[in-house]
Amino acid sequence: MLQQTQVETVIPYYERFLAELPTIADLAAADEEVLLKLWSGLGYYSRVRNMQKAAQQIMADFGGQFPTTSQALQTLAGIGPYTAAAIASISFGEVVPALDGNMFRVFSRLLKIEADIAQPKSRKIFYDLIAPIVDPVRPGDFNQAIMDLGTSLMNAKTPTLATSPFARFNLSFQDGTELDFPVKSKKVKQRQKFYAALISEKNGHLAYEQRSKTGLLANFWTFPLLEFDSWDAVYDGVSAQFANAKQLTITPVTHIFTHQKWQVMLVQIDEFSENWTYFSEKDYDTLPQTTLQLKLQVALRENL
DNA sequence: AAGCCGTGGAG
DNA sequence: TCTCCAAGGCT
Repeated sequence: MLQQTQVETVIPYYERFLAELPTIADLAAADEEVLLKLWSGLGYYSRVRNMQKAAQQIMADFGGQFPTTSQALQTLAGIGPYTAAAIASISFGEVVPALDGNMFRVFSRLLKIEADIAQPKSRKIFYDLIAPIVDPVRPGDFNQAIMDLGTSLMNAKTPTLATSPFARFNLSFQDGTELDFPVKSKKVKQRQKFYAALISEKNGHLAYEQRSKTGLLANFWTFPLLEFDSWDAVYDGVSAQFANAKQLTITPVTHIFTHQKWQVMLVQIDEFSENWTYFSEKDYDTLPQTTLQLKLQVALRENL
């Protein structure tokens, strides 16, 4: 849950998840719908699918016993170098550095390491520098201490290095270049996408479609979505395809993903389709929902 | 290697 | 508004 997600965001999800699925066996056997419901709103949904795969791997390949070495942990789905090292050091005392964004930031500033952390090959540079200095007695505490430092005194945007216990070891602080580190090149180019969300009502039920098994928001149910090349094309396209199309929203519902910006117009139509599945509100509410779909439903209620 | 994968918060 | 980032991993 903590992959690319802040602790404060994770806590309520974590509590709920553990209350519902307290053991590895429970997780391994759960329905995907239950998993996604518990994860709804947290994002990066492949994480929960991978976590279930990992639970199934533990049951099948490790006799239900949680692996205890970073090497074995990395064979599990969704567990890469960081997560394996974090679990191994914190839970089992293995002496390995847990290289996360905080660790990169803290050490790149302390030592003025110019390596571009966006490039995978830079990881080895940090590993080789940090591995020898991990506390051999309390490796988990070492890793957590560095991560805590990285979220507090040495945070990304507003570090307070003067009061940091590491100030006198901090090369970038001493020449005022701390905000130049870490060096990170990757820039996400955001694509604009334009949609009409179709509101097709039949006997008090609304039409939905299930998204593809792979890719963005995989397997979630949403209103039928028609994609267009531009915002103008949405108006023209919808009225051309549907006789009495009625635009329900004055301004589009906007939703931003990591590298896509969606603008969605709600359109009520008279037509039905056999390709769509019609759910009552009560039934639909039992399904896992994405934040985008929640926004669309709020907009629908406000404009009906 | 570089692109993909959610969402919320901060500045 | 816009940009960047957050206890990354997979393909």
